[in-house]
Amino acid sequence: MAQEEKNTADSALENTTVHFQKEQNKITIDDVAGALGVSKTTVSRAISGKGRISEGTRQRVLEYIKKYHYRPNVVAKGLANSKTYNIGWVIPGESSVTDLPFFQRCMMGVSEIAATQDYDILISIVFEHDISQLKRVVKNRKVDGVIVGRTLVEDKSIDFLRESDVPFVVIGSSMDAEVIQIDNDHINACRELTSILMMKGIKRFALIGGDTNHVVNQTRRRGFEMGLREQGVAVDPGMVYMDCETEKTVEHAAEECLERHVECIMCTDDRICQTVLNKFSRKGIGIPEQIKVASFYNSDILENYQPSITALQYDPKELGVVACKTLFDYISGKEVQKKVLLGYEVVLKGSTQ
Amino acid sequence: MAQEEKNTADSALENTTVHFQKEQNKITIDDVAGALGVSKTTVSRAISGKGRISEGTRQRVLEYIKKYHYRPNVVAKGLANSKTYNIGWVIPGESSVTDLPFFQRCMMGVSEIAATQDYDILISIVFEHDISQLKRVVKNRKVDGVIVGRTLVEDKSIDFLRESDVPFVVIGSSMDAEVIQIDNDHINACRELTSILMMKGIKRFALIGGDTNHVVNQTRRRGFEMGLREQGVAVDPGMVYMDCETEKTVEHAAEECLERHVECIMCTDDRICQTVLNKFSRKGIGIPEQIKVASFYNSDILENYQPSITALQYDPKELGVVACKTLFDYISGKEVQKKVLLGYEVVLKGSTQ
DNA sequence: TTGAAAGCGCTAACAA
DNA sequence: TTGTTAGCGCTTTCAA
Repeated sequence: MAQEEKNTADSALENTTVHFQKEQNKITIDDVAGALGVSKTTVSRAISGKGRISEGTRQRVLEYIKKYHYRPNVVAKGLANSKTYNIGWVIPGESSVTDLPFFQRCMMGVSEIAATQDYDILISIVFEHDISQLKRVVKNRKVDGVIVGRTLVEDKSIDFLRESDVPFVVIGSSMDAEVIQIDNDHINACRELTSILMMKGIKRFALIGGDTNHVVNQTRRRGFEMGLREQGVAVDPGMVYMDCETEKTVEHAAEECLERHVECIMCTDDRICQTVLNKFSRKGIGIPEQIKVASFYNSDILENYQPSITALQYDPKELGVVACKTLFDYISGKEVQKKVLLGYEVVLKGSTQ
Repeated sequence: MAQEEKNTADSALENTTVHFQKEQNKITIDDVAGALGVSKTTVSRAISGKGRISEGTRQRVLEYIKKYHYRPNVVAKGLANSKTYNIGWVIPGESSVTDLPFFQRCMMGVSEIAATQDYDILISIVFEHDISQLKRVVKNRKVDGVIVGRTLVEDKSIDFLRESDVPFVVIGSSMDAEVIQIDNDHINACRELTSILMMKGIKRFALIGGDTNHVVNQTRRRGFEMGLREQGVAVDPGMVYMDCETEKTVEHAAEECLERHVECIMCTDDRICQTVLNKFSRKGIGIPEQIKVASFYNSDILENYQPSITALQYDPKELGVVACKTLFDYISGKEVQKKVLLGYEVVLKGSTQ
């Protein structure tokens, strides 16, 4: 059923080839200086605004530049003042994680802020046990700073970055107190949601959680347990299913919850929640009548369910914005907070009614 | 329900600040040359392998380099030979599109190939009517070439790139015959799937399609219509719903299909298909008994449905791989094919049984 | 086989 | 206010 090529309307094109020849007519600062009969220092000053320069020549230079579309070569500029005008953006390569819109959204925020400083974003895709791309970028000095998109309990990226001399911030929380962290206030978010549901009369909770090597899953678990204790309920470790990374383990946990007459299942993220919901839907288990379900992370994966799902809502883009601003501040030598926590929203919906 | 900060176990960190001080002890080619009592030309030759050099000195240099962890400064190298060692990766910023795993997967492929040449990926996020990020990157000469992740019928990115002198390739098809294109063979894929279903006895088809400004949607439509004609059925324009960009329009189209006793709905992509499926599920319409559904694009959005969904399967990562290889070939002056079409797989499942 | 020197395109002391 | 000059760290021609 597969094929490589076939006759189509485009087949004409498929048989055509092209090749590229460089034709560089790029104009340099020397050209501008020469044409205007000034030194390149003057041109440089007119553009950067640094150093004194008469308004007259400044205008002359600026006009010429605009007319002949001169753009300084950023790489040369960078070489002269030891900057790359790039910041590194580190994202996980495991497809289960990459597919989540979260990182794209974060990146939008990063990119938006970076652009305001004429900075660009350089990608490094890392795996739990292979951070070679990140190493290359940093060792090649291609970036002035790095933003790490997620944190692990044992995080090779962070270990590596700490040893190198690039400034960096992480999105997420790190056990490592030396690291600058931007995160949502997961712990309070989870605590609050749990607490609220308890105040509505729900008593028997279970938690189905993902990979405990992800810091965020640990945090969410802690928040959940805080919520229980806050309402005077002791945590039953048997009701906490962590490291449910496959559909099977999640479904198995869901099954058990059912048997054990759990009233409400809290899911560490939307993926897990989706799996739980699908499982119940297939088994014909009614939500919220037979069992209630809530998620500690919302996304449009959960969008289309009936009933709609109670969940915590965050703003990934804002995370990127703050991370990037913080990084810039840090790079420029300003004092920055070691840990910034962003808000959240508790959205109560039908699934816990 | 939202908040900015609160007392948590981390509150200690939240009140701590840090600041960064540069400490550059980077070793340069001059240092290496000096230490070894040779010229930097020699060091350069030892590393690059270009030019003659005695095996002895070559080894000496290499050893020293390894011992003291010398890495050439890629930016300086780039300045000297007019390369940036970056390629631009252009993706749409509209969230409905960004959220799709497609671009992430493509990028994985691009990144994998780029790394083999010591190249990195620079991101440009563009919108249908705002390609300023792309312009900046190109005008700032931050990249040696560009890969565009999707094509529009009226594509500002392509228009801009054509006018500039950067080599570029697009993933997807372009009306513009001058553009180097890497795409899946959508037209044959759609033709084949339609054809196969017809051979199974299905007669009344409808197509629900997305934004016609996306080239791929046009292509899929053409493939669909080819399939019909191939089996001797005339295309009923009334059965083709294009530009269904919102849930509402999709659902409306689905409704109509029902009323008009369509036997099988073909969806241009997985999003649309999802909407159709949810609609029918809510209305209690049985698939495939009451109506059949198939999708021209598969992804895990469709993963969890009962029954499983007949769809076309592609390999986005491969698209990235081929695009990046092609770009490198093109940059280095090799002849490249103007249009490369990659394969597909027809996956028949329960939804069309 | 090796090195001196010019140059990639820009910035920034220091002078004038 | 403007220009001279010396880099930034590397490559590459040309000579030795």
